[in-house]
Amino acid sequence: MPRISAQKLQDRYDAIVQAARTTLAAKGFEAASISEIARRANVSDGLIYRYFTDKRALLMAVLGQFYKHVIEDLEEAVGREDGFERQFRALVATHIRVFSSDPEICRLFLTEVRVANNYRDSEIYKMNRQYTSILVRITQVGIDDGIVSPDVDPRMLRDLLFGGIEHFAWRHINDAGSVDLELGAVRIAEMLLSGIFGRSK
Amino acid sequence: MPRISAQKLQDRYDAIVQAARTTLAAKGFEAASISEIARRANVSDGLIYRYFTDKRALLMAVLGQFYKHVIEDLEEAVGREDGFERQFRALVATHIRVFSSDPEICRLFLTEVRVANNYRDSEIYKMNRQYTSILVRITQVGIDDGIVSPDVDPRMLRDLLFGGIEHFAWRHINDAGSVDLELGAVRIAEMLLSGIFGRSK
Amino acid sequence: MPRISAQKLQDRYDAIVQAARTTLAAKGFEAASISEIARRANVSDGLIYRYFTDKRALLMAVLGQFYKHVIEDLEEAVGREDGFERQFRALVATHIRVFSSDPEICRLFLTEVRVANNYRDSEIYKMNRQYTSILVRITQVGIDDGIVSPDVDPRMLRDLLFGGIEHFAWRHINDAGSVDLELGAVRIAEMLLSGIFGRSK
Amino acid sequence: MPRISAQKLQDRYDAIVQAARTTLAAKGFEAASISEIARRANVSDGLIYRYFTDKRALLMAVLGQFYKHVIEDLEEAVGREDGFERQFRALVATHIRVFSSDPEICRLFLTEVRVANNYRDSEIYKMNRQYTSILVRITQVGIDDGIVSPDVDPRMLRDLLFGGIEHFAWRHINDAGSVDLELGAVRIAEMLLSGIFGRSK
DNA sequence: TATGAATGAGGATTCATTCAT
DNA sequence: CATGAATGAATCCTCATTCAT
Repeated sequence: MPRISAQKLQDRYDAIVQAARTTLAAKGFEAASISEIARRANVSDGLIYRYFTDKRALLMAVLGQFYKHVIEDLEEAVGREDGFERQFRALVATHIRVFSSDPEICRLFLTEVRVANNYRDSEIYKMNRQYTSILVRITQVGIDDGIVSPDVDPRMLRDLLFGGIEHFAWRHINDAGSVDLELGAVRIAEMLLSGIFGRSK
Repeated sequence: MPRISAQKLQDRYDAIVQAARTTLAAKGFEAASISEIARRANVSDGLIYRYFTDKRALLMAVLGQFYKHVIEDLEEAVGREDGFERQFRALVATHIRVFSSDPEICRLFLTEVRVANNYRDSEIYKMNRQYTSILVRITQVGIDDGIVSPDVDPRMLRDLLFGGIEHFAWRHINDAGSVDLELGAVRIAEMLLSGIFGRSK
Repeated sequence: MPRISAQKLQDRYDAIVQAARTTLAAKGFEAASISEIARRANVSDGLIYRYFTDKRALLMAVLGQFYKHVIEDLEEAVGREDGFERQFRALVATHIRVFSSDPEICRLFLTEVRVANNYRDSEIYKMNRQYTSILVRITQVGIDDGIVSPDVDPRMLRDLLFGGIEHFAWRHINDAGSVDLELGAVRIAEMLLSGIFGRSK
Repeated sequence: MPRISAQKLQDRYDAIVQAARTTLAAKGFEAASISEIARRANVSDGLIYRYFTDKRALLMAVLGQFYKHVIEDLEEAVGREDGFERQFRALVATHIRVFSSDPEICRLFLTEVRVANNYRDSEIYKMNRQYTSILVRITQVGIDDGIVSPDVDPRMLRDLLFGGIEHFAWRHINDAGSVDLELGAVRIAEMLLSGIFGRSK
């Protein structure tokens, strides 16, 4: 039986993850130091290692928490809609919002994790798959329902959509708001739905 | 008056950039050391600082040289074709080839440069714009010629294409060849040209 | 009044010493951690500090227990024999056995204790003296009985014997059995009894 | 071609080894810090790693330098004498002097090196063998000349002598001079030459 | 009495960069 | 011009020990 309450334990954990999130987002993985994270969490350096084996484990916890939330959000946003097109548009809009509101966390994923050699074996990989598979799923239903062209490869669509939004959102982040997210969502959806040649009438 | 000839100066410069490229590609920015680069270039550590202000400048030079080549290649590949669709397909295929044949250099750009705060002010940013603007240009011509739907936003198409290929190629790199590049190029082009709903006939 | 019985107290103490012995023997003083010892003793880290002032005291307790046993063994082995030569041979054989069967504990003594500045004031020093004085005692009796040469300095003999066996046994430990202990005991005894020039007849 | 003279290079090297020797002798391997050694050598921490790969390599250099000297000294002392007995006595006296005048270095060897798992593969092992083999050599000659009893095992004699002197010298060190080294040398030699039963007449 | 959460000092090593030669 | 010797800051992690509960 632990000598401190489960509540306190959880609070500590949360404080550390929160401090790590802030610090990692601001400085990146290499530049962020354990000492700074500890200071921000009002905790000693050593205590961090009672909650996490590693600096890297801390990064993973931050990303895991993030993905947990966004997976829920995306599932919910898509679940609220009916029919492929409405679901697809909802997904595009939601993902753009996610990416744009937490660009630093997304950056951590892209630059520190996705790129690691053992990424494919990581928990984060699974969560990323889970997240992106929502699109694959609704697309497959769309194909089965005859709404989506049978020529569409769902995984290719996934690459185009998430990769495309990444680039688009990055522009938004760097231009500091000069790009309209709502409008961007509509246009990206339109672009992918209708194609370069425009929609058949 | 210079003590060594301009030729020798240029050769040194090239040797350093070449050594840096090899080393950075193999180890990444952090892990690559100036000493190793110097050794590979048959030059002393100190001399590198006569040619480049710091390690980061070396990275930029490597990427600049890389972009110089791929811009030429892409211009040429697109210039060889007539009409939007043929040019577009050529662009997709060429870009996928570039990304896949030099994944480590692309990774350096993605993880170390694009993400930096001062990226927008850098020379590399301009070269990246130059590279991607080729697509914007042919798309605009396509719109003017009535081939491309007027609803298409060329910059959005740019994001979707380059972001999408990045994600797609990344899968290829990590899966070590399980994805067919040639086929991928055709499919991505098809997907973007016709859209999710399929092409109008 | 104590809250737990004296018996329980003793059991705890023994469990901790036993756990410490195992752990210290396996890892050495520096590398052995209090946490591991506590875990092995089924006791909390903190409790160890109720029984021992610090890590070093734990080491001393382990060695003290060890010496208590080997002193008894050596006394008994020597006590079983009559006459200097038989007693001497018994002592040599027994000591070699002790050293060889618990090399890790002996190593702890040699590397961590004997070498410490305050060794001469320690309890372990006294026990070591007690242990080695058995030889001094029988030698003195041998001199008094006219069996041992009056030129022999018992303390010098003690150094030669225990120091010599230490080196010999160390070879045995490192060579992992390539040296025959029984035979070694006979030879060392012979060597010391007869000297380099050989025994007078 | 180095930019600093070979002399300066050598001086630096010597200064570092000397500082390491002093520091390691005073504090032992674990407790001695690179920073302290660097400070004592008037050198930056980092420079030490241009001369030595490792903290351990530094220890080895210190011991190597020590052994180099004492091997020479012992060879010379023994070489000055004729006949087994005189050589043997010279060896005992010289070794006692070595051990007693540099007890801390000897301690480093005994506690930090001899005990390491890879000791048998180390340079120091070879030097130790070289040092102790001097005794084995003269003993073998003594046997061949019929002066030393053919029952004597030179390696066993080596263990008894060096192990014995180690214990004896240790007493001397701790008793701070209460033991007479010269007299000790004579007695140890006598003890080993004549044996416990005394010399044959 | 017993726990185990919390502390925080401590240290080897790397490497970009400088500057005396 | 060129060298490479020298710097020294910067950091993750461990673990003996304490003390609130």
